[in-house]
Amino acid sequence: MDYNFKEIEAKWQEYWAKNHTFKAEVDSSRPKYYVLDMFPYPSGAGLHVGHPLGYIASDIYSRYKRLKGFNVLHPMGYDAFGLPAEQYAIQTGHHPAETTETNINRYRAQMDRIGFSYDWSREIRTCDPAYYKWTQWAFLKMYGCWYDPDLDKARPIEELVRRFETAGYDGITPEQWKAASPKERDAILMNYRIAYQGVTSVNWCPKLGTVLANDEVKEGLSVRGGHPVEQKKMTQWQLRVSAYAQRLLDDMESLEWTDSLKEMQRNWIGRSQGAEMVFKTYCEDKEYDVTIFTTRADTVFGVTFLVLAPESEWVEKLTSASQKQAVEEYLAATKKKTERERISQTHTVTGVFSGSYAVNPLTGDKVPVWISEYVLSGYGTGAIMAVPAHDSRDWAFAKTFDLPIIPLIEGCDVSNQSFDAKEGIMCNSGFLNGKTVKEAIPAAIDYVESKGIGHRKINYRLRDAIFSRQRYWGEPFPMYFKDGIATPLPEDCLPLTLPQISKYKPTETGEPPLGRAKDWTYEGCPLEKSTMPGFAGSSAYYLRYMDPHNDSALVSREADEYWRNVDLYIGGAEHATGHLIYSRFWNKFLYDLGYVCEKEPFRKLVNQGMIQGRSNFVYRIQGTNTFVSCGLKDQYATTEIHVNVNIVHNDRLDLEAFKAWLPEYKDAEFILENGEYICGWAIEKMSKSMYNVVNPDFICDTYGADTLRLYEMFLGPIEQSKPWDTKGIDGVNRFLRKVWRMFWDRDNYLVEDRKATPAELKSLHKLIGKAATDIEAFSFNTTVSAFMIAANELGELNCHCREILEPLVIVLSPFAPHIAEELWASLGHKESITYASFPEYIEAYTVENNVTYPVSFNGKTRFTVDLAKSLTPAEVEAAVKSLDQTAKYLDGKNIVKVIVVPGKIVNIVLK
RNA sequence: GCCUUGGUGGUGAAAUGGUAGACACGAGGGACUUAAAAUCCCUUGGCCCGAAACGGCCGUGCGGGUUCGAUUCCCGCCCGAGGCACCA
Repeated sequence: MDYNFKEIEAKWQEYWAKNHTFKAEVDSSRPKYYVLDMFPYPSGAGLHVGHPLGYIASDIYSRYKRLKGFNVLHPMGYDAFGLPAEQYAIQTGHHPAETTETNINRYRAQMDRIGFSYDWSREIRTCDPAYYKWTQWAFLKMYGCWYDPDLDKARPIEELVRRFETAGYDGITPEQWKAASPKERDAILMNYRIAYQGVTSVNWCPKLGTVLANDEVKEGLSVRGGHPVEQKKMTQWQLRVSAYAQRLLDDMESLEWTDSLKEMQRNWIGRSQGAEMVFKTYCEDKEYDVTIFTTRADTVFGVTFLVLAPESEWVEKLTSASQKQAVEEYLAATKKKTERERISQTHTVTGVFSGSYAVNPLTGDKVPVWISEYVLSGYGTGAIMAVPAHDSRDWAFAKTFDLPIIPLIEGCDVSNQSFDAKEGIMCNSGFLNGKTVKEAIPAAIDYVESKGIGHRKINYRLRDAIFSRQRYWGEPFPMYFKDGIATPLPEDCLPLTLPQISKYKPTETGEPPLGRAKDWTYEGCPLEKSTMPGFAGSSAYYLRYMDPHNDSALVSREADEYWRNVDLYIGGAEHATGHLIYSRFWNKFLYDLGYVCEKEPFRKLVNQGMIQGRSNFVYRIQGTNTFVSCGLKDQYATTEIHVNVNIVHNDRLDLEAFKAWLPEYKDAEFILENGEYICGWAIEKMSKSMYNVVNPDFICDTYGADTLRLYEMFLGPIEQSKPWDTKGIDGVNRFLRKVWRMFWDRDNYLVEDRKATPAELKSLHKLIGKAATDIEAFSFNTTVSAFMIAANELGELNCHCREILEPLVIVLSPFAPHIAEELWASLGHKESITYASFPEYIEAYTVENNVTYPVSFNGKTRFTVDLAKSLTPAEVEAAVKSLDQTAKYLDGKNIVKVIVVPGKIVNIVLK
């Protein structure tokens, strides 16, 4: 009987679905294990071979854990709100829900073909009202809470109100609170709520017509679509993520994440320790206190000017009449620049003098106050003290505008560049002279604190998350505006479902698309018209999987206390500063309120690498319809054009297929080399627009899902990015057929009931041992190698022994589940192999040929000699004695292992 | 510029202080076959000596170091990938 993968795979996929083989239930008699994939956004292009890489790895691990006796939760769903479906809707008028539904069905069909062990009864979609009810619910909770710095956690806002009413808090007295109007009170509370509305400078993308979060912008362009982004002041809903900065930093310690990913989060959070200091500042005859932040309090003696961010609120107050025009011109010019322009012009120094002067609190010197865009309004206080001798940016500014530079460290030369290093001995610095920089920093802060002109301060780069999007296809905010005050919807009105609208574009008056909805009101008051961003729905989805059909809670206490958090999370590293921060924040907030029992959502995280595409190019001679082969292209002026990789074989273009590919190439002519058209190539991201997408369905058709699974694992370490390349896929396919032939030849079932031989047991147990350690270590490529070695050895031994084949099939089943099920059934088992147990590794079988033999040397040192093959003990002893030169480095306590190959001693191992 | 990674045959890669290149692809040779497919066997890092060898030398980006022994640890360079980027 032949290995008919098509029949086998269809049969077992149907069996698993029909028997709910992978359904998980709370079961306190067994230990739980929660394996999660980052759920996909169902795009129109369908799955390509890169997507399943992580899914296959997590599936292998899930199946392995089941065999090890764990109750495994392994769910899947869809991150279904998002821009592409909405853009498509704007162009075609199709409702985004329809496109999303179509795409999801395609994704599901593709995933089913690969044989994943998901519990589909727990599927969730972020765009499903029954799901986003809980996204809205969490938002209401955040709106109803503030961050109490004393308890260091989120608490109901009523507690803050009580403080205002009784003892007063944060500079607001009970009298002031009582005197405040409802609107004023609302404004005060907005400064404390975890979810709050406020005016900030936001990343505005005019092309997309919406605001973007910091992690949705790269190099001044939107991550989705690559459109320019500019800064704009707007009233937006925001989440006070910054309140959790320190906890997000501290709790990372306990996580099993890669160092690089932790480092990325640390940089994003950007903790920096320093001091805030007050400079008395005079504008004409008025006096102001300007607070600055610095990490180099030791350099106050070198301050020769202050700088304000253009957006700083000090700018207006500190601009003198004589400088007013110059400042206004500068502000206007700055405002006009897009984010991208500001970034690309990082090294051109711009600025304007404000006309006012500050007094250095330590020296009493009068220094000018400048305005420059190199100071950011969103960080620290939006104002800095400039020490050009010891900060490169201040130095460049001082050089450009000819401001004085005072060196503060003995022997440093600041004529050509600043001296930024935090080392050396202080000079020109009054009471700090003679101290090292490391001593001077705390000494300076102590002094400033004692004088009451400054204090220690920790700043974070992490900003609050902008939570409003001027889009249609997202979760509506459960908020309405009563007398102009943002008011939460009662909880029992959730979910607030998306209304139908006629067009998906923003309205003519510039309102978000929801402005088109009829009757978008609650009790006659207007509802919020913006919607939530993409990360809203993905922030707590791992909790919902634990209890996906619960209508009365996000997750029941019982389910939460059993499943707790994700043991293994697999996904791309591109979410380091987005989803993985927001999710941790969201989880901590729910933890503070007692809704979840774990501080962190994802215990262990593995970042799978990207599978890149290998693109092919043709070269069109400019202005013609003639294409020249790659080797000759330098002789012409050509344009490089992506060509569909499916009509190119080994970089040779199929000319007929090319002409038939697109109408514009129907009459194409070619200049060949050696009778062939050779294409150029490059490794790029796999994407539809580059025509380099390889579809997993195609591999499943020609080789089968089991081969696809093994091959993707065999390509190399899971964390590594690599180009997709099918050469080599025959190797794993051959291996599967080899396993099949241990059971069947053309006509007969070969399995024998007999005792296994020592050689067979050795091969088997080598495999079991290697597979168990490698799977635990996520080294799936070496596990596949171990399978091949075992198959070769057992094939050579002509092994058809049941005692060997049964455990072998179990070990294979996480990787190639379909063939494993089929062979398992052929051995007479009635139940799915999912319910089998992973075989025990027995070391005795694998070492039986290597005798360990103790030898004494110089009467003291004990050697343990690993005897290989044919050496006699006497020969070993003789060989060891010849080691006098190395033996003198060994003392009596060390156990030494001597590795011997026939005839000579190769190496010595100290143990 | 800063942080994090990585650099090993023709290719994907093993080996985390102990015989470098497991396993696989590709390539070459052979067996079976009328033939093909399938399957199986041999060779395959480089150089040198040789009739042959279980013969010698070199070899893990480059240069040093530690060690009896380094792909692995330390120092300094070079190159690639990813992240951050006026964060005071």
